[in-house]
Amino acid sequence: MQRKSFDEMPCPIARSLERVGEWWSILILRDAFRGLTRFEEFQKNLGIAPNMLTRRLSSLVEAGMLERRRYNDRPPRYEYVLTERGRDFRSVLGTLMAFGNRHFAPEGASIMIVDAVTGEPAEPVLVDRRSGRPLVEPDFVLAPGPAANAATVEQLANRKADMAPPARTKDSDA
Amino acid sequence: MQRKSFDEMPCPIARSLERVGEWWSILILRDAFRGLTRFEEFQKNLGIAPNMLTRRLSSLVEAGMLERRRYNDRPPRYEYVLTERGRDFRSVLGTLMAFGNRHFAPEGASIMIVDAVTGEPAEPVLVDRRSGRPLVEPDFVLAPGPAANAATVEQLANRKADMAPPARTKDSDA
DNA sequence: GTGAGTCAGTAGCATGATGAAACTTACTAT
DNA sequence: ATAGTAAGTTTCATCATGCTACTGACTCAC
Repeated sequence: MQRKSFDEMPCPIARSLERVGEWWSILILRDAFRGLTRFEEFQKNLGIAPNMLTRRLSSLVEAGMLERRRYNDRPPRYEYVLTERGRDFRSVLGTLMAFGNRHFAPEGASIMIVDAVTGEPAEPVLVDRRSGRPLVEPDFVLAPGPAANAATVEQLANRKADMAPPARTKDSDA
Repeated sequence: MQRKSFDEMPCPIARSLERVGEWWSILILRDAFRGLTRFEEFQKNLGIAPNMLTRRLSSLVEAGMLERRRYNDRPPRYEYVLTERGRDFRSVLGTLMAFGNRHFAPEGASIMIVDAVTGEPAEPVLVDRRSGRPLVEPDFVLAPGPAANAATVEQLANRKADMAPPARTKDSDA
C-alpha cells in the first residue's frame, strides 16, 4: 500500500507534513540550517544510507525547500542549500528543539538557541507579531480562514474552545 | 530493515521526532487539539485505517503525549486526551500551521489562529520570552548546551553562523 | 428477546517504504 | 597506475502502511 497522501487535506499542517513529514526529512533540514550542504556531509553526520539520502534530498528539492546546485563542473559536484522557503522553516525547528529540550533531554540541553552577544539562552515562545501577545489558549483560538470548506467550518463551530482540556459535552447531547 | 531510531542522537529535534515523527502522529495530535478524543472521531476525521490508529495512539500514549482513559465501564470505552506534555506541543503545531499557510495554501488559509475577542488573524512569530526579540539570524545563534558532547561542540564551532547562506570556507582549507 | 447500531478495537494480507552493502562514474592527487 | 574523493545507483531483504473484514461487549428499538 502506498502511503496515504495528506495533500488533498485543506489543512496547512497536513500539507506541510506531506513535504517534510517523512522519516529523515526534518533532520536533513536541521543539518542544512547548521551549515551542511554536501551529500557526503549529510551522510556522515546523520548515518543515513546513501539511497535514502538521495530520495529525501530529491523530495526536499521538489518541495522547494532545498536547491540543488552544481558547485563544480569537472567532475560534476552538487550541493544542497536552503531556499527562502527552506529558511522559513526555521521557526518550526526552533519550537521543536525547545519542545525536545523541555521533555526529552533528561541530561540537560545539548544544543540551544542563545543570544549572539551575551550568550544567554533564549526561551522560545510563539507570539502574535503585531501585539506581541503569546498565542495561548483563552486569548487566541482557531478559526476558519477565507478558503475554509464547509467541513472545516463545521468542525470548528462544534468546539470553539479548541485547546480546552476535557470540557466534553457531546456525551450528553449525543 | 527496522526504521532507524533517532533516540540515541543527542539532538532534541531528533528525540522529538522519535516520538511524534511517524506518519499520522502529528495529525492525530492536531485533532486532539481541536477537541477530538475518541477512537471513532479520529478515525472518521482522518480517514486512517483502524489498525494504524491503534498503533499511533498507543505510541503517543507511550510517549506521554496522550492519556488513555476509560470514560465508560460497561461496555469499556476509552478516550484519548492530551497530557500536559501533549498540550505543550501546541507551539510546534502553531509554527507548522503558519508555515503551511504561507507556502502550501495557494487558495488562501483554510484555518488560522485569531484573536478570540476581535477575530483578527494572528501572525505567529517565534521570540525570546524575556526580551521579546524575534529569534532570527544575526541576533540569536545555536550553541552547545550544558549536556553537549564533543561532537556537537565541534560541529557548532565549525560554523557559528548556523543559518548563514553559502559562506563556505571548507573548500579552500580542506 | 431478536436485530440493528455503536464503539473500540484485531486479524490477515498486499504493497511500498526503508535500509545495508556493494557497486558505479568521473574525476584528482601522488 | 594506484588510491582516494564525491555523489550517487542498484539490488535485495524486511518492516511499516493501508485496506477490508471481522470481533466483543454492550445499548436501544420494537
